[in-house]
Amino acid sequence: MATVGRLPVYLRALADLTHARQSTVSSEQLAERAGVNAAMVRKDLSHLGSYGTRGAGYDVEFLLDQVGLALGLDQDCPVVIVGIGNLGRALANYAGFASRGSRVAALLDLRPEVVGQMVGGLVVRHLEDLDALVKTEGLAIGMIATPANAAQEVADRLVGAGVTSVLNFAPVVLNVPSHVGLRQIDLSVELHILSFYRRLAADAEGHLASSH
Amino acid sequence: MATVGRLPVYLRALADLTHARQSTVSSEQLAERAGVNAAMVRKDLSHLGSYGTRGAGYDVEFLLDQVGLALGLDQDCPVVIVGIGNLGRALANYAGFASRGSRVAALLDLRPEVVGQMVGGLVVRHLEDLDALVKTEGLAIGMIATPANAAQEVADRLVGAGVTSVLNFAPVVLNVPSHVGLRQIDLSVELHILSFYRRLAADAEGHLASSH
DNA sequence: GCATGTGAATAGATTCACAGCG
DNA sequence: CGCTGTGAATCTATTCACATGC
Repeated sequence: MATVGRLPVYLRALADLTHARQSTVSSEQLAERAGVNAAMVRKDLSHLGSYGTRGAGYDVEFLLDQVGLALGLDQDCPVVIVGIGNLGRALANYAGFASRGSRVAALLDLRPEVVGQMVGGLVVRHLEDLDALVKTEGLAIGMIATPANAAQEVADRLVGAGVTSVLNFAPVVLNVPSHVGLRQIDLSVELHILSFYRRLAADAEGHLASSH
Repeated sequence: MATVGRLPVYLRALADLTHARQSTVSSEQLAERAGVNAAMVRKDLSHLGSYGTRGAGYDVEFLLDQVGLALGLDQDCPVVIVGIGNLGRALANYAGFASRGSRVAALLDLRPEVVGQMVGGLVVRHLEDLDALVKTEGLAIGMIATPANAAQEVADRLVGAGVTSVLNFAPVVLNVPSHVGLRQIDLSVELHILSFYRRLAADAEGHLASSH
């Protein structure tokens, strides 16, 4: 459901609002902050239940809790990062997502010169330790930050070890069983999309110019 | 158009195929590699023109060129990275996207201890130099890797300097004029989405168990 | 005969518009 | 009176199914 992709955005807007000591919010205001239509906010929120008050809007704090609950942020979500190169290090050090629910609990690599290093307050372990770490740490989410050619192998291992959510940064399409949640973050795809729209805009301008 | 988001994936599959010396490919095979339906591949490609041969499939090399052209990868795409923290450094060093079209041409920050540093073969310049660099380097794409509270300000500056494509990594919704292409990559949103599906699966299992 | 290209059918997401409640 | 919640309408995307052409 497309709603799920917007709930985190609402969540952040609501967190900002509590920070700003605003106790109530209208769908219009939330929409503004989330960059979407007000009707969409209402429809999205109505999927969670009827938490608004007609004439007044939504209670910020209550709604924050409800959205957090819907996203499962009440439970601890230990993350393992596989592939401790530039990206893996950046992710390990990225404090931003320590905030809510998820926290980095393990770092894995297989290069001897990397295993044993201290990164972001954790010692890098060998990929072979994955199974054991899933058991002891209860790892829930696997982030793949390896080169493209290793990504599928790593995904298979993660799934084999019992990890059911995977966030892949490697530029390949991964195959995972249907019970595994998979998201891709692909820099080159994003750049290519931007390139497309840039070219489109350039063409439009060209046509404009040629019509004079 | 949703097609645009898939063209880069086809592009990569086609690049792999040329690498593997395969000269022709069916929509079925491409679909397999791209993780989508075969009919979708055909419809997507038909938007570019009728480049297939009935009964035989598509010519890999020719199609690769056409998709690349559609994505505007024939033209040089200098990228500027603003915010040289952990993420900015990782992006600057990430060789992966130097491959096609886009290359990192400038790094900017405003912290005195960062400006002047050497990162990924480039000297970090001060944010104030943005306007000059856009002129001299022809910067086309701006990547925002700053903290959330600085991102809108940076976006405004980029747009003001004439950059018309923005890739934002900061966890905020940005406002840019409609002529500017904007993409967001938001780690915490992705994690929250995974968290949602994880919770969903857990609930489903719970119901399953309770029905015995 | 085999695989493309595409109209028609379906599914899904977004917006509109307004009834209904506080 | 203002703002939510939602059915209906619209728009977009995907899949199906087959005529078409090599």
